[in-house]
Amino acid sequence: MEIPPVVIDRLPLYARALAALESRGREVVSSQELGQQLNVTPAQIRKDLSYFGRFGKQGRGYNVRKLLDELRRILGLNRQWKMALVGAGRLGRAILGYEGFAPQGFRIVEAFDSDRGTVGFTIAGLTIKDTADLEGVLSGSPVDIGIVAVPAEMAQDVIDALVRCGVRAILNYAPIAAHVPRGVNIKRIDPVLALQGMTYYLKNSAVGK
Amino acid sequence: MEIPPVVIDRLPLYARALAALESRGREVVSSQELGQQLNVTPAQIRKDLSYFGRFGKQGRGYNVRKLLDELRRILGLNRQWKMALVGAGRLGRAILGYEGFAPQGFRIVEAFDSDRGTVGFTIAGLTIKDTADLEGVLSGSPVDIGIVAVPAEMAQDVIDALVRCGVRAILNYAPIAAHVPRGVNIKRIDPVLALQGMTYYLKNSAVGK
DNA sequence: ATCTGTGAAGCACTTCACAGCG
DNA sequence: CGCTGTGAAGTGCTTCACAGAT
Repeated sequence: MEIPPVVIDRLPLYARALAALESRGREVVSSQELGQQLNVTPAQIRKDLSYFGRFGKQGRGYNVRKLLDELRRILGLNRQWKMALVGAGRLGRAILGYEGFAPQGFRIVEAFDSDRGTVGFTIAGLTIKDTADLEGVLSGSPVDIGIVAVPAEMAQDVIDALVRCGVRAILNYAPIAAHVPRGVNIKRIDPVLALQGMTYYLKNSAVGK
Repeated sequence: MEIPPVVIDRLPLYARALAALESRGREVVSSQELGQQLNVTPAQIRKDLSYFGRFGKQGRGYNVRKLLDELRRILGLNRQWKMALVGAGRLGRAILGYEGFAPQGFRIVEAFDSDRGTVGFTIAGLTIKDTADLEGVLSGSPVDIGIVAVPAEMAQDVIDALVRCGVRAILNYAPIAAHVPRGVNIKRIDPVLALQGMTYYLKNSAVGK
């Protein structure tokens, strides 16, 4: 069956909430309660889950542990995922130093930069390699996911190179609308776009100056 | 008229592409060409713009400069927006140091942290104030937008405080599904959720180990 | 001849509402 | 009786297709 992409995007949200419930010792939760926590309607949660199976018990709700396991299996969160970072400037270094990836199974195993002054340095335990060698390095030891943190002008070239290395998921921090072939997934992290989408609603009540 | 939220989210994308075209001296662009650059159908662009007016010339296309001005006016991008950052740890400091906000009119004018060792320090020209004083400071000199970069446990409290100070747009870097009253806009920046939404599609072709 | 602006049709996602199970 | 799972109905967004302007 073809699962709607929006559904896939909500599952990690459910998994996160369930993990929090589990760590607080909760054994059972209803779609109602989960929905309240996440600002999602109970019907939506039930429908989303129904694409993958029947995980609840009527009259009771969902076993927290079991549903969490199922979601992890569905999403592939019970694996380690290898990532390559391209771009080790300000932003790239912040990403390298980010402690939120590892606990979720996402590990940066290669980092590249094209600046002579940066290549060769070790940051957060990783030696920065030359972006020019990206294809050589990654064809020898492939990664699952690429993280792009280079300036806009270089981003498309870097993405093309990653795709040639077989990378089929890309997290793009560069402010461009990148082109990727079918079968390659790309998501944008773009705080400026997010802000610009909110100012529309603020327009008539700016704080001034 | 009530404009679909998805439309609002696309306008900044259009504005960015137009700004790039303008800087390259382009005077006119068709919905076709713009769509190709952005991976959006030409019909979608035309329909989106039609919510706000008739900006094109039949047979020719859109005047780049004029359309860009219109979009900036619609989105409120021709203003300066004042922002307060809460949380000056690793992530918060990276945000403070990010050079991408200022050129787009977004200025961080206050920064808060609750750690004794951080309060009082000056980072990127801003003196970090105590989060406990947030409401006092912001009620005296309000901001338009709040940026939340505190640990998950504190995020909801911080968001509540920001809302009490009249903030109606929040950029949330904390990994929680926050609750805000109607009329307050909140957007999440969450690389882990983005990654977890992609692994689903990778599941059957992991690179191993 | 070309490209916009837009009703109408089509599609995708969400919500309803209830049968059925525990 | 409570809560899930799910067809069916409803909503909102996207795409079509073409009249009309240049």
